[in-house]
Amino acid sequence: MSDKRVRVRFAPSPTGGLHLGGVRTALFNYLFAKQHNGDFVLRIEDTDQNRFVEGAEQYIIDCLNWCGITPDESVINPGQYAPYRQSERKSLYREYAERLVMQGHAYYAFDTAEELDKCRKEIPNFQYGQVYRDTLRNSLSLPQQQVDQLLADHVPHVIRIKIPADETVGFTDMIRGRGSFETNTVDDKVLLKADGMPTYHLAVVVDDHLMKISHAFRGEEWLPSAPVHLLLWDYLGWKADMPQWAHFPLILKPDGNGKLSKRDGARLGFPVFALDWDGAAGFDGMGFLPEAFLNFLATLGWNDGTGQELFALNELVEKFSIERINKSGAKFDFEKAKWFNAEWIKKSTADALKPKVKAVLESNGVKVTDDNYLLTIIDVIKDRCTLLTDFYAQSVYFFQTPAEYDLPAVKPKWNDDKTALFNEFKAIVNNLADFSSANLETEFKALMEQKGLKPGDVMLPFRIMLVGGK
RNA sequence: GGCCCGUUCGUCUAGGGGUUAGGACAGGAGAUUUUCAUUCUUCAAACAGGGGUUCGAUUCCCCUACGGGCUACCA
Repeated sequence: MSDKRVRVRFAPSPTGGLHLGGVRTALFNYLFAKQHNGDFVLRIEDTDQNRFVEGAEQYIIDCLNWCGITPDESVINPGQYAPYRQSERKSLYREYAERLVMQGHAYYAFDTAEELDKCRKEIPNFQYGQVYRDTLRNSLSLPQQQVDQLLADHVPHVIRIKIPADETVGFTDMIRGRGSFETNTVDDKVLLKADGMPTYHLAVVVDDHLMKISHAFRGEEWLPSAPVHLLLWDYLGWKADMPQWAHFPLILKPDGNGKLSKRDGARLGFPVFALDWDGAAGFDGMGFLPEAFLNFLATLGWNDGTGQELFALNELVEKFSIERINKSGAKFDFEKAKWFNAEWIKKSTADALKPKVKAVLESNGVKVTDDNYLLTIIDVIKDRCTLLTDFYAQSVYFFQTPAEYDLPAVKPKWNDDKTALFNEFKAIVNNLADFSSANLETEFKALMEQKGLKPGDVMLPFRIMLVGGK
């Protein structure tokens, strides 16, 4: 394993937007690959045609690009192991499934969905396995000649793995250490569906082998099916090349319990997707920097042990380690995510921020004509912005004439007294011919004096200071 | 129900047989700032419970409780 080239894959299903957990899984895979000068492969697991969602595949690719963790091999950038879409690899899988049947490690099953539903309903703790398989309709329980007839008649059937009795399947997880399962508690999973498509279980093993994957990382929800995969690697004769495993902890809902789902965003008012999806704002649309988004995701379940929290992508590549990933699930905290963004905005140069800020301003109807002026403004206000979208409220008056000021609208915390005073000042300013900052300041002070107020009670609009310094 | 995984402040976490159990976010209180924000100081806040092992356990082992995941011809 030490001399083996590191190859990892991120293998999502195109069933909708790519959410937080998916992006984090992709990120960890990417970091591990880059750290070992290996390959990061994107494989599309679209074996369930019922759940296929138009545009989801492109969305996944766009998300990874936005994050800056572009795959080395994918459907749009195929390497030598193409195709990278499982639906296009359909013909490959049957051969392996048949081979398992031939070897006695799998069998044909003719039970209908209705029959199985009935079993599950009537028999407590029913599982399609060694206890009940002989009572069901499959090539193990039926006479050979009847099986041949059913097959010849093209009666719909699936191929199931035959889980052995009384064995212990052990394996090592890079995060959790040694683990094991008793085969008596594992059921005969379907390997090949009636439509000829493989299930995840068969496809993941065949493809990881064919694509020479050295390390298989995935979410913790896959831990219970690990024994099926382990057995498959063994039965297919590839045990020596089996990848090393790691199961990442889940990202949980911020309130209550359970793993974070795509619906939680709408319910709780924060994004769960990287980019906008299906009308819901993603982290991008919400005003997050990809650097901050990745930084937040990386430290949700991982740390380098030093207390450092801010990491750039190249730093993560250098310091990341699978072993330091936590074992327990972590609740998603939007407040902390925003803090990371504020820190990254502060860290970023005005130059780097410029295009993004410009886009925010323009989408709010502010035309930016002088880029240098914009750069100056960004430097002045970036410390006070948490989200990119804050740049509008924080800078809008720099782009307006005093007559257009409507400070209370963008400064909701102003109280009525300040608003009244401000409007009065605005009225005075509107009658001025000279908008120079010196003149504005003079007028402002005069008004304050007339009101019997100290200068500290209200400050001059920010614009005056900036223009004054320009 | 069965199987599997997990359990340190509200949240993310560090630590690890002997520590005042550390940091960050959020929260409280102050200071600075011509409002706000930033910045700074400061306060409050945790080892799920019970048994072992040990001179000593939050740390190692077991049990319980709790949480989560899986239990589809979905991934």
